[in-house]
Order: sequence, then structure tokens, then C-alpha cells
Amino acid sequence: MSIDKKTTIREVARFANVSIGTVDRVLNNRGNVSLEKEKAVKEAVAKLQYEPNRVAQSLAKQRRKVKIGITFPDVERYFWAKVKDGIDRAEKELQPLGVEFVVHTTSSYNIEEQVNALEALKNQGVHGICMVPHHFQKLNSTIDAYAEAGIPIITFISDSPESRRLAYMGVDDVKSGETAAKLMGLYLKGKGKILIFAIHREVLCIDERIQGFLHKLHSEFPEIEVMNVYDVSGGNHLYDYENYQDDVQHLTERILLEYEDLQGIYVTNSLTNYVGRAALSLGFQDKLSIIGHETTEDTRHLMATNTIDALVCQTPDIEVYYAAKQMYEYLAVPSKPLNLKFKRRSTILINELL
Amino acid sequence: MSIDKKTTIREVARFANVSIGTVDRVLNNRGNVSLEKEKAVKEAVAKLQYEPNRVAQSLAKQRRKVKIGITFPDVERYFWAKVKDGIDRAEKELQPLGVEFVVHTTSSYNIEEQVNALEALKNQGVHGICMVPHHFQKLNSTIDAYAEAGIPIITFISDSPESRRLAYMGVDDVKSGETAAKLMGLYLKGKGKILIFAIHREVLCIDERIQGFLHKLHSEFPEIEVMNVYDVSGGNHLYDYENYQDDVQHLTERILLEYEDLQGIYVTNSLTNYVGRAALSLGFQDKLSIIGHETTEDTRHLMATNTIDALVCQTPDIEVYYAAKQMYEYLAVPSKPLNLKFKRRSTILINELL
DNA sequence: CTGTTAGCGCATTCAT
DNA sequence: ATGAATGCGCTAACAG
Repeated sequence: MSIDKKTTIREVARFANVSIGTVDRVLNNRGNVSLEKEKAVKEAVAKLQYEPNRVAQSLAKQRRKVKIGITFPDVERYFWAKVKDGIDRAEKELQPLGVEFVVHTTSSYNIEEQVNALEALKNQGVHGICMVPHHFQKLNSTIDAYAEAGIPIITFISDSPESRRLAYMGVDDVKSGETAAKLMGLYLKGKGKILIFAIHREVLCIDERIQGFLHKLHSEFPEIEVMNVYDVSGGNHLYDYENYQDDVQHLTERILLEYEDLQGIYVTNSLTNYVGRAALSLGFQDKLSIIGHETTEDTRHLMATNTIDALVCQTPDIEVYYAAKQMYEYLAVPSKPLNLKFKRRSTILINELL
Repeated sequence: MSIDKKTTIREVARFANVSIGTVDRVLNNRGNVSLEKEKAVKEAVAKLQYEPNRVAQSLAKQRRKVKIGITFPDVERYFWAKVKDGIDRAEKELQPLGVEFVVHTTSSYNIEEQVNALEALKNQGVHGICMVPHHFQKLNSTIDAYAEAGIPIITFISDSPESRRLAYMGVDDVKSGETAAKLMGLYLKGKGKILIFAIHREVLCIDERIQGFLHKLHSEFPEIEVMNVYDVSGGNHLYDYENYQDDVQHLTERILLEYEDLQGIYVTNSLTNYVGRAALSLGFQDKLSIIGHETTEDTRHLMATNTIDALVCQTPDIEVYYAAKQMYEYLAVPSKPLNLKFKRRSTILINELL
């Protein structure tokens, strides 16, 4: 932990016996520097551990604000509100460095709508975009085209791995699914009949969770039987309408009444909240172990009543935050390499922790 | 595209027929401005829609250095190394704002040594201190004296709640203990005989974990029996010597051989690592559920072999980071209220998540 | 009370 | 190829 204050370009210049102009030239390799001076400067930089002061940098070059565009489906207020928090945080931190954010949310997981959002962002003159791909591959060509056009894209929350996106910031969803399976096994003491409630699997993160869940369940808890996998997304345009959440709840109630000796439900996403509501309204909370994802508005209540037993959670706020920061780094210093795959660990939430 | 050429403080000054100094005064209400000029400036600000340039602001501000002191026991390299990471991060972020850090670690949980560290920090002219109290109340008077002397103190990781520290940044350790108990119950399927390995309980966070653990265990898993609570700290000066970690391992081996039908061990802190090593070396990994705290050097291996079943973890890096940031906020803008109790949620780690 | 001025660290001319 | 000088917008110290 160094107590020494930041070394400046001036000190580097003095150390290398050159002018700050020369230091600037080699630092931003603009050429026109003799080989020996260049070497001297580089040595000085290394020895003094010089790092440019970004604040001064952006002040001096009156940096035309670098604009970062962000788009994500703003469909479930609790989960996506955290994304907004993360953006706020990034904005607060990056604003002094001349960064400006432009946000365009979509109201569904519709692909066309997302393409339009991207277009809108581009028209606003953003220099880079952070997005949550609505499809695991149908957006590849679009993403590639943007990359081609000089607008790099970073994905977060869910990925589009075969595209030329710059990076992905999110959790390892296969492991999230495995973790959910382990929790299911523990809470059921290794046996019972369960159901899976999923939404459309074209969003990669959802599919990966299911894969992980099933794999883990089969290999470690052979006595737990998955009776059915329900798609509760209501078609391709999930969330296109107002009361989808209530619909999920009613659908769940109907399904729950169909099954006699059901002991568990795994829900692949934040709709866990509404599945939980259904179970509670039917009084099934004690004979059912619900394992799901994400904290939502009723989390506290549903966990306190032991309706939901465990949740595997992401931290969407931190993920956008890092996505935005990485984008800034890339835009500010394109030469510097960046974490291409930044995977965060999911988090387990049980009521003892609340 | 926004071509808004920002209006500057200079333009406001000209518009209001005053100097930029005066504008600055009313903008940051430092007083000493006549009522009419103040009014004129405010009008100009409103009319020109002036907004201060944050970049220039922080560039200019970084002259007034504020020194923040930090002290913590640097006794177990893995856990406390993360604290250093957090400090580095805070330093990197706050340095452009003129903040300087001074760190003094202690090599034990000895109280006198901590008092000396505090003294050293004070002598270096720090404006505020972040610390991990070595005792839940014996440091109260010292902390109060520092507060009295105008050097505010923020505690992190562990608290000294009856002192006049400004704030505490850390997890809720009672809940951490309860969570550990729940996990123990789940992994043992509700019954069995267990042991508790603790270190000295004068460090509040340890005591709270034990309290939480026992309370939860008794109320929810009455068929789990705690056979004994071992103090593996080796007296008041835990960690004062080189090989304490190996000693813990050997001690554990001896204890393990004493108990016949032992099914679980709860370890109150990061010594879980060495308890795990002992269990593994004796080949006990399959007949024993070990629940503990914190990730350490062997976490991956010990979990992969199912020696350690679950860990309840903190994020010490984030906790110092916030402690430092809060301290900065307090020092920079004393009038602004701050989060007095910032409790983070602990995190559960199981091998599926690794 | 008020105005003037010297930097903050860097980029960018403009001379040499 | 190199160095010196100017200024980005603001804060703070210093004169009045």
C-alpha cells in the first residue's frame, strides 16, 4: 500500500531527461521520437509506475463525452430495477471522467424490439453498447454488424457466445442450475417428485440453468423425479402484456392442483415470486420445497413463511456496473486488454440470511 | 447529438457582473457574499443552466489531502489479503479526489498492539481511522477518546457496538451463525452429533456466530447434539507464533480421534481450512460434515473432495472498501449523514458454486 | 465582502 | 525530433 502520491507525467519527464511533450508522444505512440528517448521514457514509466490521471486527461482534451448505450428488458420491476441501480452507480463514478449513459429499455424479450433499441442507441451516437441478448444466437449477426461498424458490444446477465461481442459479464448459469439442484436435494432429503417451471429457453441463461439443474439432479439425486417441465412464458412474447405475472400465478395454481404427491418445484427465474404466491395461496407452503432464482418484492415474506426454501441469486447491479466500466476502459484505452469473460459467483439465499 | 457547450463558471460570473470567486462562494455556500450578489449569481446560474464540471472540480480539489488510517490484524494471509485488495481499490478510486491511505497492521489480536497501531496512525496525522476491534468492549474507551479528539473511527468486520464509533461495516454475524446451523441441519438431514471449534470469543463477530449457531440448532434441529465447544485459539495471543495453523490441524486430528460417532464440525472462522485438512488427512471426509466460514487457500480442494460441505463467507474486501468510502464521505462533507450501520449479507459457498 | 491568481495533470499547439 | 507554452473549468489562497 503505497503512501506516495501519484506520479505525474512531469516527474516521468524529469526522470527520463526529456520534456513532457516527448513523454506524451511515446505514451500515446504518436511516433516522432528517437529510439533511445523512447526507451528512456518507457523505463521511467515502469520504474515510477506511472499511470495517467484520467481526470486531468479528460479535462485537458475536453473529451467529447464518450457515450455508452445500455439496453435491457425492463419487464419485471424488482430484478431490473437493480440494473438501474448499477447504471446509476457507474454513472456517478464515470461522470467525472466524461462518460455519458444512454439507456433504452425494451418492454419484452422480443428480438425485433431489441434490434430497434440497438438502432436507437446507435442513432444517439453511442460509442459502445451493453446489452442483454434476447436470444442465444439470433442476435449474432446484429452484434457482429455493430462490431464491424465500430460500436463494440458487451453482453451482461445473458450471453450470445458465438457473436463477436467484446465480453460477457455475468454468472455461470450452468453452475447456478447445479446449485439449485443441490439445494433441492438437500431440502427434499434426497427424494421426491418435482416440477420445473421455465420460461423460454432461447435466452441462454435460462437454458443453461435447466441443463445444470437436470445434470446435477440425475447424477447426485437419482431418487428425485422430475415429472414435467412447464413453459410458463406464454409464448414468444413473454411479458408483452400487463398482467403476465398474475397469469403465471394462476397458471401455477392450476398446475399445482393437478399433481397429487408433489414435493418440489424449481423455477428458472424471478417468476419464483409468483409461483410462491400461488403455493402460499393454496396453503401448500409446508408440503412443497420451492427452489428458484432472484430476490423479488415478496422474497422476505415468502421465505419467512417457508414457502420458498432457497434462491440462487445474481447481482444484476454489479454486472451492469462492470459491463459499463469495462466498456469505458475499452473505449478510453483501446489498446489495453480487458477481461473477456468476467464470471461472478451466484449467491444462495435462505431465510436465515434475510 | 447534443452540442451543448457547457456554460462555465466564468460565463456565470460575467453574466452576474461578479467575479468567479464570488460565484464559487455562493455555489458552495461558503458565506461571505452580499445578499444582492448572491441573488444575481443564482439568477445567472438558473438562466444559463449552469452545472459545474465535475472533471475540473475533482482535478482542482485533489490538493486538499485527506488522510485515512486503516488497521487490522494481518494474521491469516488469505482472509486478510482480501482486505488489502479492498484498500487498494478504495485507494485507486479515491486518490484522484485527494485521499491518502495509511495502513498499520497488527500481527495478533492483542489489544495493546492494536492501541499502539492506533497511536501510530494518529501520529501520522490521519483524519479518520477504519479498524477491526480486537475486543468487543475493551477498546471502547480508546475509540471514544479518538472520537473526542476529532478522529472519527469506523469499525469493519467486527464491531465494538457500545463505543462511539461512527459506523460499522460488516455482516450480521448472528445470522451467519444461524445460516451455518441451517446448513449443518440440512447436510446431516436433521440428526447427529457435532463439535464446535471456536477461537476466542472476545472478538464480537465470533461470539455472535456461536450464539446464532446454537440458537438456530436448538430450535430447529433438536436431534442434533453439540457434544463440545473447543477453543482452538491457544490463549489470548492467538496467532502470535508462526505455525499456529499447523497446530490447529494437529489439535484437530487429536480431537477427531477421540470421538467415535461424530458426524459434524462447525468452525467459527477461517481456520476451517485447517480443520478440513485434518479431516482429510485422517480420511474422515465422507463421514463428517464440516461447516465453517471464509474461503481460504484450500477451499477448492477441500470442497471438491467433499471434506468441507459449506462455508458462510464475508467479503472483507468490500467491507473495508465501504468503510473507507464512508470515512471519506464523512471527512469530505461532514454535514452529510451516512449509513451508520451498513450490514452486508453473508454468502453461502458450496462446491457446486465453485 | 470581493476580486485576482496560481495551480490540479494532461493534451496540444507552436516554435525550434 | 523535441521542448516550451497555453489552457481545459474549477478551487483555494491571497490580496485588497
